[in-house]
Amino acid sequence: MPQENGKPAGARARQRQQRIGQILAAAEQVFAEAGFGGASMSALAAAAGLPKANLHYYFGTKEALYRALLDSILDLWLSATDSIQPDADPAAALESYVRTKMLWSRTRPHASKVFANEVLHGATHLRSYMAGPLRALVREKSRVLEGWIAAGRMQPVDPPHLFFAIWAMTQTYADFSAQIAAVLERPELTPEDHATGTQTVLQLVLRGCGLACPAGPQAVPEA
Amino acid sequence: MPQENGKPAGARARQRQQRIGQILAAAEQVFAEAGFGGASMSALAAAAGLPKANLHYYFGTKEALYRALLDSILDLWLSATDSIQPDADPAAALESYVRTKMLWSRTRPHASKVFANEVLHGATHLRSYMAGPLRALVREKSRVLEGWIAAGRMQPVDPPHLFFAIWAMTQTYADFSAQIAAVLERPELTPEDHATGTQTVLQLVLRGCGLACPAGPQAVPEA
DNA sequence: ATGATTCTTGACCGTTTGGTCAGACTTCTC
DNA sequence: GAGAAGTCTGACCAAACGGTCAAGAATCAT
Repeated sequence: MPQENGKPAGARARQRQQRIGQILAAAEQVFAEAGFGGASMSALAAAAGLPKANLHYYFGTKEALYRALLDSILDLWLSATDSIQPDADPAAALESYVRTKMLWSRTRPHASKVFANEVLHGATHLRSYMAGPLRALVREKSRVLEGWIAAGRMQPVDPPHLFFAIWAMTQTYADFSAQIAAVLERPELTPEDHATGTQTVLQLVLRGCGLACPAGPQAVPEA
Repeated sequence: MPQENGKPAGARARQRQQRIGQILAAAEQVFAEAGFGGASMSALAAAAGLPKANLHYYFGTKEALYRALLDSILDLWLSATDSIQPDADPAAALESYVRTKMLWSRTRPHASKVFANEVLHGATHLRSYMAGPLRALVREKSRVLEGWIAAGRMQPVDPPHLFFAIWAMTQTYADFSAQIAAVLERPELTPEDHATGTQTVLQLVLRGCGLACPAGPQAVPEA
């Protein structure tokens, strides 16, 4: 009985996409936990529940699999809705940006760790991304902040360094979660920890820029 | 002619210490660039300018060498002068703390990266450090901050999360220097970049805590 | 149905890995 | 100066590594 299990036309392409996604998802976890050098093809295969040769069939080399994973993470990274627009309210825009970044740290910690690991070791595979879209994005958004500052809508800050600070503070809840959890005496970070973290980061960013900060611990967006 | 080259009594022990330091210094750089899994004993040996078997003579295994390196970094980390004391001025104390951390990021970036890499991958080798001295330190300093807050000397903040934020913002200038340099279009970070970063971090921390922030880019401590 | 195409996989290969070891060399003790 | 103790290192090893491949299985177009 052929195509018994709900396999209409084009099942091939769909199956392929699913397999690739399955491998990338496993790779995200393994690379996040072990780094590039520490992750072996056998470990990656085992995590994906597939024979090693199968990964080589889809991606060729370990290096290529790693680059494909980085690309998928970068897509997600850049697709983050960007609320920083010239005619937006500075406080609301920055708050939205911080909340988005914090949400991303909570829901995709492995992706954040893979990215962090790559940058930590020199960002060899991200040169074109950094010199291209990332640099352009920072330049564009920095101009927006400079406009706000010139209009007296917020205190003077060095815009690029403000971004570095926001990235660092928000991503630390993914990348350094082991340290934060250990200090807070928990096996792992809770949603409440993330909420407190969000509130703290918001306070530093908003007040640091001379803006009003919402005092209450607002509702956490759903996972 | 024995002990010709300035080798008085006890030259043995001193030579040993020097060799160990030489190996650890090389290991710091290699582990920072490649991670634990990516660093091979041959690479470590080459960086130290010694045959591979010599490293095994002093440290036994790669794992033991790595742990010894982590220990030496932790010593340095904890030895950072801590200005946060109950009777200190909050603004001055926090400023001093941030400046110390930033200085450390500039002068010992490799050490910071090794530490970051370890935490990123789960901090397996740092469990006792995190659950012990680090947790105790955060607890003690958090009480100081709570005292300041209760006395109305600074705005309310969650002290542990404030520390997480400060660690993240300052260490990012070592750990993520590749990203920052790429965005700023430089081959590597300059002292001026670190000065601007320090100023930005200080502004966020101090104003975020409702404290006055020194406006001018003060003198950078010498390397 | 049938031949072409795409997937799947166990077995295999050359290289590199972390680690060992015997023996040469240096320094210390007496 | 003789012997003990500590240091150094080239040669070597088993295991694990990333990667290959041929041959079978599944799916496709016609």
